[in-house]
This record gives sequence, structure tokens and C-alpha cells, in this order.
Amino acid sequence: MRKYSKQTRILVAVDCTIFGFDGEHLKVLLIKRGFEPEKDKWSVMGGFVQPEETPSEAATRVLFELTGLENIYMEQTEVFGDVGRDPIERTISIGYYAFIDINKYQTQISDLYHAEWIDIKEIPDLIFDHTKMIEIALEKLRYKAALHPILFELLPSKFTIPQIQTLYEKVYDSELDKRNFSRKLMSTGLLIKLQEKDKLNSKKGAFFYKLNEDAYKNNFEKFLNFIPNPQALIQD
Amino acid sequence: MRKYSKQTRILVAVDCTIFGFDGEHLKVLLIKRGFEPEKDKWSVMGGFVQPEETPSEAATRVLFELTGLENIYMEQTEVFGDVGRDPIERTISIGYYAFIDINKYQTQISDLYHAEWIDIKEIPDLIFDHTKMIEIALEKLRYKAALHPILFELLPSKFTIPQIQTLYEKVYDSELDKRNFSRKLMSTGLLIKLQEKDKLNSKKGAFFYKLNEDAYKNNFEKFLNFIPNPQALIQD
DNA sequence: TCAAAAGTGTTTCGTATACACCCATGT
DNA sequence: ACATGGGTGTATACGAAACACTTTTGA
Repeated sequence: MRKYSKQTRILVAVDCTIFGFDGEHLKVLLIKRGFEPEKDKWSVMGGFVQPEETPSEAATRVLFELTGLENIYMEQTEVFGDVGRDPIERTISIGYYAFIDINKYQTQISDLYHAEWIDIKEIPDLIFDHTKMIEIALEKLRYKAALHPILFELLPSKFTIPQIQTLYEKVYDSELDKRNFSRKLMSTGLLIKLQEKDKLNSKKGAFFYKLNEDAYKNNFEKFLNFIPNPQALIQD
Repeated sequence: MRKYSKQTRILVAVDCTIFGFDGEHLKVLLIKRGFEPEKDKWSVMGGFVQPEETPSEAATRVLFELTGLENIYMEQTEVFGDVGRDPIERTISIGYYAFIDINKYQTQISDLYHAEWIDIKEIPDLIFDHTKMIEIALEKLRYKAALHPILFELLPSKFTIPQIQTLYEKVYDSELDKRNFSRKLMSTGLLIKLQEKDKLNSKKGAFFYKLNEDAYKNNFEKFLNFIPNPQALIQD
């Protein structure tokens, strides 16, 4: 059968915003663009969708090529389709986002690639509409994390309660009561207390916990409600 | 500056799922496709993105061309990008959805176009992946309506409490307690009671209400929580 | 011994839910 | 007079939020 001969084909790209947490700051992975236009300017991980791959496959491939990261689950944010967003040629970009434990991939990324973790509070000027892309991705992250326990993805396999609290505080840019926070966290049944303590961040030391993987999978749909008035944080 | 000469351009389409409510049933607007492939099969409102328009503009234009509907606010659902989803030629489609008051546009649509309102419970076989598109759109509608008072968009300017309740029951496919429902609804301060009654659906008659437009705009972000356990309805 | 962070309990309040009867009216 | 759908109130339980002191230990 014939093609849709009268229609115009358009470049389609994917752009991936990767969030990471180092125990202290919420960061995003940025890269120095290696080609024109705007060569050497910062951007999120992006590339074109190829003829034989789905956008989601493209996102996975692009992330791997630019950072070496594999097996990272990404979700769509939204489509960025302004006609002039790329000055060279019209490109419609599909946004993706993901969140990972920084330390798990730290060496790998910084040794072999030019990607860097940048504090969410200190994002430099980015190419095109990438600033907006990160904003939208953060909004989706907040939305999702208000409803599901996804922020564990950002933590190492062993973590402390104060670390999780700091993470939530950074993501929502607000302070939380540690007594209420810890009670809610425990009531989820998602955590298993370990004997070991983290003595790096305090003299007394904080107990490490690990995720109860089974409970995590089964309770993923559970509303955590860690954030007072989550609706106030949701803008779309 | 040069184009991205080595890249492949791809057809980009938009597909719009329009929800409507006639006071009794939740429906979607479907159309008989006027061209091959799958001519005369049902589909949602779709068309290709043109070189000088954004996807959102394309959605607005396509909806207008196919149904005459104007000034309808649409939101993105997600991108449908499987390589073989359109057998003629690869096409990446951006999903949109909207909700409108059926009666407001009933005549206009049925007289001039081939679009028809079909009960959500009686969707026929659709072309390509359009069944999936409607599923995703319904999921987004539920998600959104659990957090924001958007379902008023589906109602006429004058409506009764039992009508709204029926609407919520259809959207969430579940039954609600009318005492609790009406109390919550009133507590939002979004409704203004009118003197007039709707005598069509009962002997006693139900009072009409209208939306307090100012309150609606200001409280749009307010979590309504009409639906018990909204998280159980949220799957993505 | 003191500074710094970890850890823990109780009370209060608001909101979600469950539940049953009377009202108005057209036939 | 009765059948049909509309409209209202109360009691209970649960979860969210506010709030302060003790513990541990390295310096």
C-alpha cells in the first residue's frame, strides 16, 4: 500500500532527565553537547529516534551511549514540539525522566563520559528548551513520589532514615517533622532495620535500613502521603 | 547552518480522545475514518502534524476539521510510538484528551460531520492502537479528576447534584454514597444553588446549581478526594 | 562536658465513612 | 395512596499534625 505521500516527515528526538541523590543534594545528569548548534553547551541526554526503534528504546539507547547507564527505568514526561525550538531544523522531542542512586554509577560516568551531576539548585544555562524539560521532569517526579514510594530508587541499597528524610526535603524543597516522617515511613512496612550504623554523618550514628523488596513491589500503588498537601505541589 | 543530514524524519500525528457526558452515560467521540488504510473503520480524531504548527495546534485543528469543535482545552496523554502501529508507514502519534458537555455541541457535530458519541462501555473495534489510546486517556481522566474538579467541564452550565454524582460514578465505574458525596461537593464552595428545579428526572425535582466560576479558578488545585482510595485507580 | 544528630510518644483535631429516615410530587 | 427519586444529620474511627525531651558519642 502507498505511503502518506502528501505529508511532511519531522525529526523526532528523545531527551532524558536523570535525577540522582548523593545523600545530601538532589542533582541532575547533564552533558556537554558534542555537536553544533550550541556545541559545548550543557544539555540533558538527548538523541534522535531511529527508524526501527520506539521512542522508549531510543531513550534507553541514548542514555547508554552518553553515559554507559543500563537497565534504567524511564517514564515519559511530555512532548516538546514548538516549531522553532531547535534552530537548525524542526525537531519534536519526547521527554523522559528517571532517578538513580548516584554512588552506584559515579565512577563509571565520570571516568568514561563527559556527563556530570549538577545540583538542581545550580543548573547552568542549557540549550533549547532543556531548562523547561527539567522543570517538567521535576514536577512529574514530585507528582509521582507523592503517590508512590519511588524515591527509594534514588538511594543506595543501605540507607538511613535521616537520609531518606533529607531526600524528601530536597525533592519537595520543604522541611518535614522527623517524628511524623519516621512514623509514617515505618508504618509502610517497606523497611528492614539492619544492625549496622552509619557513623559518617553523626557521632551517635544512624541505623542503616534496607528495602523490603517484596513489600515494595506489592505496595507500590499505596499512597504514602508523606507530603502535607501534595496537591499544592502539583501544577499541571 | 546545515540540517541534521544523517537523520531520518518520521511522520508525526496527533490523536484526540474526546469524552462527553449526556447526563446518563460517559461517552467518547469517534469518527469513521475517511481514507485508507482501514477506511470506514472507527477511530478517535486524528491527523498529521504540519510543518508550521505545534502538536497542540495540530490537535486543535484536527478536532475542528473533523467535528467543528472549537475552544476545547486538551491535554497530552502520552506518545504512541511502536514501529509498526500504522501498517502504511511509520507514524509516531501524540495522544490528547479533552472533556466536554455533549449537549452543548450535539447538533453541530451530528449534522455536519460523521463523528458520533459512543458509550464508553460499547466501544467498537478501532483502528491501530486506538483502543489503547482511549484506555490511557480514561486513566488520565481518572487521575486528573481525582485531584482536580475537572469533571464540571463535562456538565452543562446548569446541573443537579444527582447528575454530578452519576457522572463521577460513570467515570470511576463505582457507586458513591449520596449523603457523603453531596456534603463533600458542597464543602468545596464551588456551587451556587439556583431557584429552578430539574423536573425531568424525578417527580420531586432536583435543584439546579451553577459553577461559581471565580471559586473554580481559584480552587482548581484543591484536592477533592471524592473517590475513596484514588490511588487504587491510578496505574501508571 | 558539651555539642550535634538520632530516636521516640502522646494528644488533639479534622475528615472519611457508615448509616436511615423524611420530603415533594406526579400518577 | 403510593411509588419514585431528592434531600438531609449524626456518631464513630482513623489518620494527620503539632509538639519536647532523652540518648549516644566524638571532640
